[in-house]
Amino acid sequence: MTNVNHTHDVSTMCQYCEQRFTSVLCRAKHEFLDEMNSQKVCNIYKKGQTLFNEGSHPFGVYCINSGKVKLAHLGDDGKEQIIRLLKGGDVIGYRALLSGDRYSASAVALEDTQVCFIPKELFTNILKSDASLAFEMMKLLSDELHKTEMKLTHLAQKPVRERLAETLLFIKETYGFEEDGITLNVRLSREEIANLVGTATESTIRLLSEFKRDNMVELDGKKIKIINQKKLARTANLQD
Amino acid sequence: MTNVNHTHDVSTMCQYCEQRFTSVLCRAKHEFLDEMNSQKVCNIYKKGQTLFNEGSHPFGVYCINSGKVKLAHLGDDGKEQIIRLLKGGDVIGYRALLSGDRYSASAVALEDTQVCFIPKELFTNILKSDASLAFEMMKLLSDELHKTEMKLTHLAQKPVRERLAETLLFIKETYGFEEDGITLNVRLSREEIANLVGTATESTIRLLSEFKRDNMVELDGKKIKIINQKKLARTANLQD
DNA sequence: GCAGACCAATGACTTTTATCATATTACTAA
DNA sequence: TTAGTAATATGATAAAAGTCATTGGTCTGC
Repeated sequence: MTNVNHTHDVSTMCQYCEQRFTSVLCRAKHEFLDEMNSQKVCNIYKKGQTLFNEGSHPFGVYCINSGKVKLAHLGDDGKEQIIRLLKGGDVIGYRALLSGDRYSASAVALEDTQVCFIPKELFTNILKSDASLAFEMMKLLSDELHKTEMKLTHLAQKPVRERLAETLLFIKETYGFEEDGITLNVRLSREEIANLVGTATESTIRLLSEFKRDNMVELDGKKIKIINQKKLARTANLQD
Repeated sequence: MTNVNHTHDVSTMCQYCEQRFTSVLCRAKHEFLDEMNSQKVCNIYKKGQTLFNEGSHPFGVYCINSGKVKLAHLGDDGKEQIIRLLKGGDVIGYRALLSGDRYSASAVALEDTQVCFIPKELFTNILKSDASLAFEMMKLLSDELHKTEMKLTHLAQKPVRERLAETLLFIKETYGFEEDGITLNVRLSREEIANLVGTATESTIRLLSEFKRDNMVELDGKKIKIINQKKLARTANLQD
C-alpha cells in the first residue's frame, strides 16, 4: 500500500484526474474540488489487498482512480457473495457512511488499484452544501438500488445457466474487452464468478464448459473469451 | 379511488398528518411543507388497486398515510417478485424519479390505503433547495440498498426453509401483530409470501405446514399466528 | 343456497442444483 | 527443478426445490 499523495504533483490532482469526467465526486463545485484535492490521501493497493473490511467503521469514501475492485458480503456460513464490481471513476464506501452503519461488505482489489480516500467530514460537508452533487449522489444510489433489485428478481426466478450467461455479459459491460476485442478484461477465479452468480463453484465450471462446447465462449486459464455474444445474450434470456 | 383532498380540512394537512414524525418528507423545511400541503393530491386506493405500474412514467412520489402496499417486479416469465412492503409514513416512487427511469416495479394496495401524491417538480425542487432533506433521502436510499443487498445474499446462500422463517419475521417487523399479540397484522396469500421469499407457492405452503407441525406458527386461513418466535428465529438462522 | 372461481393442501414425480470424490492441470516457493 | 499447494475439471450421487395433478375448502356473486 504505497502512499502517492504529492499535493503539487499534477498527476494526482482532482482537477487533472483521468476520471474527472466520469466520477460523481468530480461534479462537486470548484471550491470543494480544491478542498478535496488538499485533504485526500491517495494509495495503491496491490491485487488481493483489502481497502476496507465488513464490520469496521467507515472514516471516509474511496474514489477509484484506476484498477478493479470487488465489493462482497460474507454470508453466515462464510461464503462470499459479490455485490458489485468497480472500476476507475467509481466511488465506494458511501453506503455505510450515509446510513451511519459499519461497512456491510468488504472491498478487495482484483488487480493493482489506485485509490483516493476522502475523509468522512469533508464528504458529508460537501454533500450538505452542494445540492447538485447531493442530487447526483441520489441518482447514483437510485441506480444502484435498481440494479440490485433486478439482480434479486433474477436470482429468485432464473436458473443458474441464464444467470451465468447474464453475469458474463455484465462483466463485459463493466470491464469491457482487451485489445483483441473478445477477451474479458479482468481475471476472476471460477469461485469468484460463482459468488457473483450465486451458485456453487462446480456448477459454474460445468456450465462454462457447456458454453465452450456450444461455441459461446473460449476458455484459456482464467481468460474468458466471448466468441458469440448474441448466442450468450439469448442464453441469458434478457428482455430488459 | 376517491379524492379526499380538501385543502382546508385539517385532517389532510401535512402539518397535522399522523405520519408527520415518521415520514422523511415531513422533515422538509416549513416553507416547503406548506407548499407540499397545497400541491399534494390525496387519494384512497381500495385493496388490490394499483398506485402505479411497472413501465409507466413517474409524475411524482407517493406518501402513504395509512394502509399497506406491496412493491413488485414482474419477472420475464410473468412471475411477481415482491421487492418491498410499505406502510404508513413510507414514501414510494422516488427511485424511478431520481434515476430518471420509468417505474421498474408496480405498487399495489394490500388493503384500503390512503396516499398523498406530490408532483415531480415540487419534489425535485424541494430536494435541490433543502440540503438536509436531501441528506435524509440519501440515508433512506442507502438503507434500502443495504436491505436489498442483504436479501440478495440470503437469497443466494440460504435454503428456502430459512428464508421463509426470515420472511415471516420480516413481515412481523414491518406490520407487527394484531391486538392479540400473535397474529401477523396483514393478509397475504400463500402466493404473495412465496413471491416475497423467492420460491414456488407449493413450497411455501408445504413449509408453512411444517412450521405449524413444529409449533412455530398457527394457520387460520390467511391469518398467520407466530406462537414461538424464538424457534422461528433459530430456524431463520439469523446472525446479523 | 348454490355454482363457479379461486386458494390451500398434499402426494407423486421430475428437474435442478449442490455436494462429494477424484483426476488433472496450473501456480508457487523452496 | 521439484515438491507441494491451489485451481480447474468432471463423474457420481444426494438433496433441494420445482412442477404437475388432485382434492377439499372458502369466498363471491347471483
